[in-house]
Amino acid sequence: MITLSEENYLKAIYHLERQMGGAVSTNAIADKMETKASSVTDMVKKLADKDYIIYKKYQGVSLTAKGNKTAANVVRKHRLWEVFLVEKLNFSWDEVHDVAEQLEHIKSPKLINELDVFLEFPTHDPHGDPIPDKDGNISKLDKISLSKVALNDLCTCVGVIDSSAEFLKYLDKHKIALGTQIKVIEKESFDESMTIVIHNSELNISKTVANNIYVKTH
Amino acid sequence: MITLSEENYLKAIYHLERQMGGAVSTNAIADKMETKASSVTDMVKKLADKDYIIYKKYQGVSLTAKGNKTAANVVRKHRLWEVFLVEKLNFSWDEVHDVAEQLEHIKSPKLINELDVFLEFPTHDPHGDPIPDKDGNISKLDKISLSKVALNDLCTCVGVIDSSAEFLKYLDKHKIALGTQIKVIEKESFDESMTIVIHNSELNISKTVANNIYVKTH
DNA sequence: AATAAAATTTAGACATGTCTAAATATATAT
DNA sequence: ATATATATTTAGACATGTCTAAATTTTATT
Repeated sequence: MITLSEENYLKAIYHLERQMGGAVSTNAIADKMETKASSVTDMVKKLADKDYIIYKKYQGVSLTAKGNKTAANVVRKHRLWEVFLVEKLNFSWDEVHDVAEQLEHIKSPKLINELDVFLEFPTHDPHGDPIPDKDGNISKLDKISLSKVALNDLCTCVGVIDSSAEFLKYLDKHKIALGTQIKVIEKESFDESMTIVIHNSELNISKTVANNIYVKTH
Repeated sequence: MITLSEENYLKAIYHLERQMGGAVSTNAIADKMETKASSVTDMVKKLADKDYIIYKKYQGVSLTAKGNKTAANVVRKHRLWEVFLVEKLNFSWDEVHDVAEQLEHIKSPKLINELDVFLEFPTHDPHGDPIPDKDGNISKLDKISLSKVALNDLCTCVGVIDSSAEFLKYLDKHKIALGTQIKVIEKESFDESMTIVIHNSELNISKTVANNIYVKTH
């Protein structure tokens, strides 16, 4: 039986592994978990004993297949609950995190399957983060609206929805074209505008603009 | 901040207090919680320190106003989640308990308010148990269908829905009349039939019969 | 390559919630 | 009213997950 604390550590390692790449350091985990490095060392030993991670002293950790699946499942639950909260219970997308953080630990395969059905199989959470499937796979290949891209994710412009002259002129003026790399560095809750980085310079774009740009995430 | 364990103890005491009446003994709590009496003593001291209960050595415990409200709120959450699981996620009424047992500990006033709205303010859970309101009050006074009465609850027949001659003849044959005391002692999951005690003898009645009898709980 | 700085681990402690076994208090029976 | 049985509490132990402070290893600097 996995504990709540173990699940939280696995989730943190999961996020760090795809954010960094390569082995995840003790300090990186301690930062993310807002705890002390010594506590991380203790927990990391337990997780290695249970075959969730590979741990070599002083060399950081990486998830095993089992660990990855377990972590992805926690993330899946977190994001499905976020969709539920926003779509059914009138939460705004910046209010959901703390509650989803609790709900993600509820253990019941039937619950999460049925929730998935009830929500009609959403692919992304309200922040634009993709929802892993039952096996922990996430669809990285579909094009999505720029407005659905998660904070700090890098993506590439692959199309537009509004193809009016005005809109394309706007894109041209700001040097956004097919193939342009875009990184989302800030999202405003009150008007859903976002700050992006293109060609190493920052640009603030409105919700409308973001809605009309298609991207692929990396 | 109240812990998960403290909430579970308060809930157990809450149920025992209305099941028995008067102070609740250490052993009764230990039985219900499936733990040892010594563990109960330890916890009971903590709950008394935090003003959730009144505890006198060797004399059992009783909930304070604060403890009652806190416990009733846990029960409220448990029962609202049960309604959600049955009505929205295709759970049957005998599958919901373990999951609701986890969901009842999620902390978010907004969540439970919105869930209440979403479910359109249900008054009873799928087992027929009443749902306490925000202040911990439960409506004991409404008439409900016998099929909604909780296991081991005592109630009084106050009316019928189907008033056909056949049905009334059936009731007459089994000596069920207005004012008859009925205790539900068993509920079958597969056909929703139930066993009741009337005039000190047992009787098994079908779902249809139970649906058509109105009762008041005590 | 030696040394300083940073990262990581170990050792020992603490809080929570649990347990067993022993001690003590209450209830029951004669 | 005294002995016996039952209920309850205490004392001491343990597991989990955390912490601080000290020791150790790795990395960076000169």
